[in-house]
Amino acid sequence: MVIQEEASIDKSSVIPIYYQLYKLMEEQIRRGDLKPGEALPTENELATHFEISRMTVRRAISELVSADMVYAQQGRGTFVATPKLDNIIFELSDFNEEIRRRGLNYKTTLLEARIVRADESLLKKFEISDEHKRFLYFRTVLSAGDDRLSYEVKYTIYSKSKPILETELKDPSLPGLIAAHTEYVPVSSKKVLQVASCTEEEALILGIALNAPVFLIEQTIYDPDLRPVGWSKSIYRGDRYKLTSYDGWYKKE
Amino acid sequence: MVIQEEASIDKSSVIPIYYQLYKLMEEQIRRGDLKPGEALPTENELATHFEISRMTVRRAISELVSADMVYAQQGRGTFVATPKLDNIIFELSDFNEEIRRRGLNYKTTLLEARIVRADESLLKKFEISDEHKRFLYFRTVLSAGDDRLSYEVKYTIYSKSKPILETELKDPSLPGLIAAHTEYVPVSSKKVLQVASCTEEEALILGIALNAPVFLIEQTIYDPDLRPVGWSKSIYRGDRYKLTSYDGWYKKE
DNA sequence: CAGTGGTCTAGACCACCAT
DNA sequence: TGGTGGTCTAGACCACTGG
Repeated sequence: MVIQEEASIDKSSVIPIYYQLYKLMEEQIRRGDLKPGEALPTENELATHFEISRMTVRRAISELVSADMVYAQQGRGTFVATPKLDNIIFELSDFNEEIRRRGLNYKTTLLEARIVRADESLLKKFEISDEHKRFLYFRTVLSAGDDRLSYEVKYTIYSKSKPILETELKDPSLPGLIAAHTEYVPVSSKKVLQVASCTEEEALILGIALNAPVFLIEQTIYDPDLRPVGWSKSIYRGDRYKLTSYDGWYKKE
Repeated sequence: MVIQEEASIDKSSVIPIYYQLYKLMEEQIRRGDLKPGEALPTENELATHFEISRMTVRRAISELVSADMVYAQQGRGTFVATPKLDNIIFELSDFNEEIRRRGLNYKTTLLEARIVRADESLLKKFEISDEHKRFLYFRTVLSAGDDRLSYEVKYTIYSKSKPILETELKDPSLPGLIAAHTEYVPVSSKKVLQVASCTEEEALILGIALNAPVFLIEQTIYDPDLRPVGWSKSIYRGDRYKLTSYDGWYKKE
């Protein structure tokens, strides 16, 4: 059953045809003209109806597939998907970046920066056994106004004997430090988020109560061969941070 | 500079050509043959070199773009991207699903299920003013073995007067309840994750210490017109849950 | 078997960028 | 102006599904 009636595609528009068709179908699905499980018109039907090429139709449909609004089955057809609402995808482009957008006068304070020798726990984190390796060690606090928001401890292998620049001291980003002070190229990272009760040290530094709930994020950065080349632990005040997640056919634009 | 030497594309293979080329270029980038900022060969060069159509080349490149390993600039060329390692994208396909994979004998226990009248806080959450609205109310505990892992409170509008089925009592999923007991179609959701100290009630139910750190996730489910049609609050034990996130050019397969 | 989506080709024109 | 990526066409063959 072809579902277009007054549906309009303007072939002479500057807006790409595939995009017009994508938006058209997206609206029909969103409005419920096409319900989950129902089949879309076939690619050839759409191509014929709108007098466009099948490749263009496919491009439009592939956008719907990317948006998880539709799924295709070879030999059967293309169908409206059922929104999955039980996923959890918390996204935050740089936890710290977020603060800069919110708080006006944020500030990074360096508590400590030095070169340290390997100890057992460090060797374990970096999965190496060379006891002579040295590491760059940083402790920083991020604050906005009079409030201290997060506390970070960072380590990276110190293999080039380059001096530590002043700009690095001001706002040392782990990937940046690695690129500057090692011969490794940081290409991937793993983060683990947990909740914790803050320790005495953290309570003092952040100005919160002992055992107050905090976010704890441990990050490991890897080179192309998956060797760990950087490690950090961050404590974020639980009363100042939250993660928000949108799921399903949520409209972004 | 064309970078292929012994590069091989098997046109008669069952593996799609675009996929072979995608993997080929991905490997070159991953190995560092092509470094961040460097230009890929042009689409025409690649098409000529491998004796394939330009559309096939474009398909391969579009895969690299999706993987964030490459970016295209009209009129200039296509370039290797610098891995972004400061994103936080925590993904967990269904928090509960996760448990089922880990713990073997998980179990959902229903503490309470009834129909309640609207009170002020509920009307606010659902952004409505009709005091006569009624709601389905659920309280459940998820456990694995003898350990209780999470505690959930769920509300949904009760508009169809359908009986509550036994299967729903066993493992009431919020989207499922909405589909069954309202005329609304749940299509999108918003979740907010925070850390908290558990209350006395939560401590008793989960068998943990008072004020122990917990994850708190509030979820609101919306219909296509962005009207709230379901709301839930979940408490997850902090000592049993963590969120892991991979970023950059992390290899999935 | 006919019909579906998946892949692929060999062209074409365009907007954009550098020179 | 020439070269780049972005869009589009009108075919083609294939693998898969269903009756």
